[in-house]
Amino acid sequence: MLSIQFLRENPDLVRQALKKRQFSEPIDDILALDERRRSLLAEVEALKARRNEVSRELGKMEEKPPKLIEEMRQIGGRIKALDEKVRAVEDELNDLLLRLPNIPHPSVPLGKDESDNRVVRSWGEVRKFDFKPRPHWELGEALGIIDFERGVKLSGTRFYVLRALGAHLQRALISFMLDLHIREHGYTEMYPPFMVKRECMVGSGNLPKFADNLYHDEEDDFWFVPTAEVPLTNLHRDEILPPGTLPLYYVAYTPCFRREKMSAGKDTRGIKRGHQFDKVELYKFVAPENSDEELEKMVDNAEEVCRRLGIPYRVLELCSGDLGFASTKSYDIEMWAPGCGEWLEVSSCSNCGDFQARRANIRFRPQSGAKPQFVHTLNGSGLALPRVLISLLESYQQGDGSVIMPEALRPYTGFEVIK
RNA sequence: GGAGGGAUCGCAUAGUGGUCUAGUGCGGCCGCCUGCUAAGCGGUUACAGGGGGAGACCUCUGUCAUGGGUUCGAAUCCCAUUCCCUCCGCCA
Repeated sequence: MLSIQFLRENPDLVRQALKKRQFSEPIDDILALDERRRSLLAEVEALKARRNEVSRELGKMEEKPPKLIEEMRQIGGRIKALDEKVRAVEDELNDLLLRLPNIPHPSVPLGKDESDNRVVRSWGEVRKFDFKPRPHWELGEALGIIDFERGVKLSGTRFYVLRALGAHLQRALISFMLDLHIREHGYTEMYPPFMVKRECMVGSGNLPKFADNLYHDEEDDFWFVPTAEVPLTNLHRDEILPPGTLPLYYVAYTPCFRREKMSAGKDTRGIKRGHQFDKVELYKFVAPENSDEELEKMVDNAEEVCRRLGIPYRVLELCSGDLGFASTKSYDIEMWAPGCGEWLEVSSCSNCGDFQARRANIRFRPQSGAKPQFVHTLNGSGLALPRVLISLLESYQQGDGSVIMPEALRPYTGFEVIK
């Protein structure tokens, strides 16, 4: 959420910045509501001041003058009516503010959609095959490690079952990633709830605007996490972190549930896109002046997973039009998948600035006695599982249909080949 | 799920309609004193929003779990909700 004070003082700056995202936002409506809110507040607060003053005097009097009491009764009624108006205006204002996206970082290149994203670097040699590399859905079925039919039997289209060494391989990847980040990159491992309250979704920026993409339990109003970013953001909701706390680095493995409206015929084969997938997520709470640098470090932490697995990847800087709702600046990491012949997005790392912190009310005190400030939050996949699995299977496949395990993973798999 | 008890300033507590502008202790911070430390002394101690001011600041409003209600006036009385504790039931 943007600060209403900032918006009030810099309406044109905000208008220009949000235009880069290819949306027109109701800035004028917001400013009008803000104006209305403040004039109502001035009115009702003056009445409350009067009421407080008279009540104080009345408390000291032996004889309570009925005329004064009657006057106060009138004032009470007006206060109540005005309070309701203020509340209605605030609700409307708040709703509009909660639907405004974040302002892009000045360094973000202008662009209209994903075709304008820029490759900033790449790593690794794309492997040359002396046979035609097969896509993972063929490999997976042939090796008996992915069962598509039974996944559909259980839960419908775009669900699958990982079987035997396939299930084991995914678990190994998760452990490998978690260990790398906690042992070498300084993150603290967390195991959060997979269902959260509505406020958490508002805090992270998923609600109110993106309810369509979320699974929701009506009965108890639980929301299924679409990423660990949601519970991790809310770990410190409504807190003021004492001096010396920042930066905080967290890493969490969670399943992710997404109710995407899939366009028919797109990404239909294999395990690339589903309603449920696993992910290891990196998350940081940092002081505002460090967030630019922390984003670069986070991307490198995610890239390290790719390098250890020996899979070629490239890093994209997202243009303004492709930026996520809460993000000021994002990098995507894409791994090469030789079987499907495409670059797969395995990570997206974002600096959200104080956007989520303001929504979730997460602050820190720079020094003892100093005013609290909003923290900056960053999130990044480190990495998303199904697509790593795809790249790995397709990259390490052999002519006989077997798949060799990368060196770094063997302590976690306990086997060297799937055949 | 059932029955009881509870929620007050960072922590612990006091407060049962107006003197609460929420007291006290502990902790924290600043200073003084003591040739170290401890003790002692003095001061200070939240958050948000509105208005004023160039500014250090001033002023008003709100916040005693949350939301309603009663009242001229609510931390205090009433109702609902949430969370915590104890006991019972159920359960991996």
